[in-house]
Amino acid sequence: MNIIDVAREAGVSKTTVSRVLTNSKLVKPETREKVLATIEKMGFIPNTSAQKLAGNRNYVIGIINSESINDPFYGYVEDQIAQECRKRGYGVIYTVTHNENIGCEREISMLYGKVDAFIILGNQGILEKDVEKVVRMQMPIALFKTDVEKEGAMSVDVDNVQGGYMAAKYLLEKGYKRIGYMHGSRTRDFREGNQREAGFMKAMQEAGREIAAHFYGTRSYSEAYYSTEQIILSGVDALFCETDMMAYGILQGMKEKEISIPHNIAVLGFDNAKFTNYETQIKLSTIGQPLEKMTGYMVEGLINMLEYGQKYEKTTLFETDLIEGETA
Amino acid sequence: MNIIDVAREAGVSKTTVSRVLTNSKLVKPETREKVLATIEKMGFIPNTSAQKLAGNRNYVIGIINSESINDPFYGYVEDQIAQECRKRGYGVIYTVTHNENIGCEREISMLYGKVDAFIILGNQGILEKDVEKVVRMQMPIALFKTDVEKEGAMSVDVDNVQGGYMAAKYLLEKGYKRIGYMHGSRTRDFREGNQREAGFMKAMQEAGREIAAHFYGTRSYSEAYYSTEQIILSGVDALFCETDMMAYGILQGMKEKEISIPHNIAVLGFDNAKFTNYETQIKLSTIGQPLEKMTGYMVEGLINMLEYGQKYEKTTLFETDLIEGETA
DNA sequence: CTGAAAGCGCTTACAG
DNA sequence: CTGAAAGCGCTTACAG
Repeated sequence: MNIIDVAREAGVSKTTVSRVLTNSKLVKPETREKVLATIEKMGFIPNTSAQKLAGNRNYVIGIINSESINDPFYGYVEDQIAQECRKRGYGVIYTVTHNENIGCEREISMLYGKVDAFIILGNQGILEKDVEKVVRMQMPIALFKTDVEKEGAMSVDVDNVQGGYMAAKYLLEKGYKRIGYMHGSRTRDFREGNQREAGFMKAMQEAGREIAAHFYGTRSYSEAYYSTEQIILSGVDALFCETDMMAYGILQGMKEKEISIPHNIAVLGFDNAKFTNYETQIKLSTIGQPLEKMTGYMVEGLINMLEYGQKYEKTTLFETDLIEGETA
Repeated sequence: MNIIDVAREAGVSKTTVSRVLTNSKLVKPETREKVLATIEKMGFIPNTSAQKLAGNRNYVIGIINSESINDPFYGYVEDQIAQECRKRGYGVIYTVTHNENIGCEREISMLYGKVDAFIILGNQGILEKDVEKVVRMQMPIALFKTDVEKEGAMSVDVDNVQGGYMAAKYLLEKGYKRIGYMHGSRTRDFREGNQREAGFMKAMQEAGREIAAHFYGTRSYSEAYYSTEQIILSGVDALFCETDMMAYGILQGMKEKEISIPHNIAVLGFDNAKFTNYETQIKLSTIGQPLEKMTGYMVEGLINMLEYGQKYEKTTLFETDLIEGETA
């Protein structure tokens, strides 16, 4: 069933049907009514591929999630993006990458021709040449927390170095004496972690202080949880965790060992991840990312690129906020 | 940039380029190499809308999530579906509905023409006429835990009545005397809950027993959590919760009140939801849905509909499993 | 193995 | 306000 069937049924030309579909002014109200009624009766759905092909905009933004469809942090970000897009009359479709470090060519083509612009989320195996391809096809693209810089692509992230600096400053000012550090990776393949660490160390050096003990949690709740004993034995009185997920694992472990937080050990996280299931536990102190501001800026920018051909500087870094909870 | 540019650059016809793109045997190996090299060099991405329009299959399945992009249960289901699809050579793109009870027309058209088949997840405001539209367009469609029956649409769910029955049976056989029931909704707008309750009550009646106390948690962790006191005061020795989310809220509450589980109060959930953040807590006893089996059956069926025009009976109900954890 | 041509379902100047 | 016609970028019989 296509626009021609509808036209025949309604007794008009397909041009007129198309005009009705695109809300053109060039249709007499009664004609419009008649066509609309026919469409409804026949249950016709316009083929958006054909619409897009014919040169029209689709009002759809494509999101490529390089992390996991199942990640609470990016799930929240996707929600925010969808809301922002909706406000401006754009729909959103998603896809997730293979996670095999082969880039996201396949995902780009799945969406290409269907969406007006791209947003890439996260940093798992996103290749510069993928982004370049999109730029060369003249499509607006924005990168969210992705470690790729490319002329013509907008990029949004948080200033991890400044955040790490803020974290150390806070713990130092609170007067903690033996500050421990939980890394998200042992092999330094975690870019955000490296940056957070760089900022943290800078503040420590400025204060002439050293890390009392290092721990490693692979960014996971359970790995961190199982370090509880070791952390207690190390004798630290404060612990900075490169991600909230790890901080939560530790809070759980400490609770079971009946260690008073922050009295015996203070815990400071990083991310301000929204884990709704934790809402009733102790409120984590953490370095927060202004996610609403970041997604708002990004979507607005992307649509400006799309509608007005506006250009954006490659990377915009947002400042982190200190979120004072009950754990440090 | 299009197939014609590539053809010109490579010194062949666009037919040949197209054949390379579709992996046709009808191309001399050297010609194929040359074309491939040109494509790579130019950074060409075929327009999938045009491919689809020209009658080719896209090997992409569209998923419409009616619940939330941010829901751990459906997130896990989406992961499973994506894996199954991938095994069979299909990619997956997602979109989420407005949640305004106006159906999912918009979402269907965002995907229509781009995907070869649809999967609808969940039951938030999905209208029969939406499904009917897809069926009328001759596209395969599968419904997962959606309360719509439609000739031509495949539908997969768990047998909630049987699951509720199983839940009551289990608690009765364990010898609990005062069994409480936590509903997911006060207004009975929660279809699954109603079915679970029907099965539960059947088993209770067969045993000549009654519910000792009723509680209401709107399927939420925190609502359930805040009922803890009330549950303790009610004097029940076992509690069935219509969803795991509520059961987890209660476990948290009980833990804080230092109520021993299941010694003082047994807790039995329903869903077998995968909340990874809870992995280190007590293992919940629950009525499980065989999600892997369900998604496997669904994807296989959908692709059979797609590739062989096979038909499926409208609804397939899967039996629940009793998952014996540590809480009942 | 290769290419010219028709057609997929739509939109949009252009002419009236 | 309406319609005939060209064109969007591809695929696939058909002919060679």
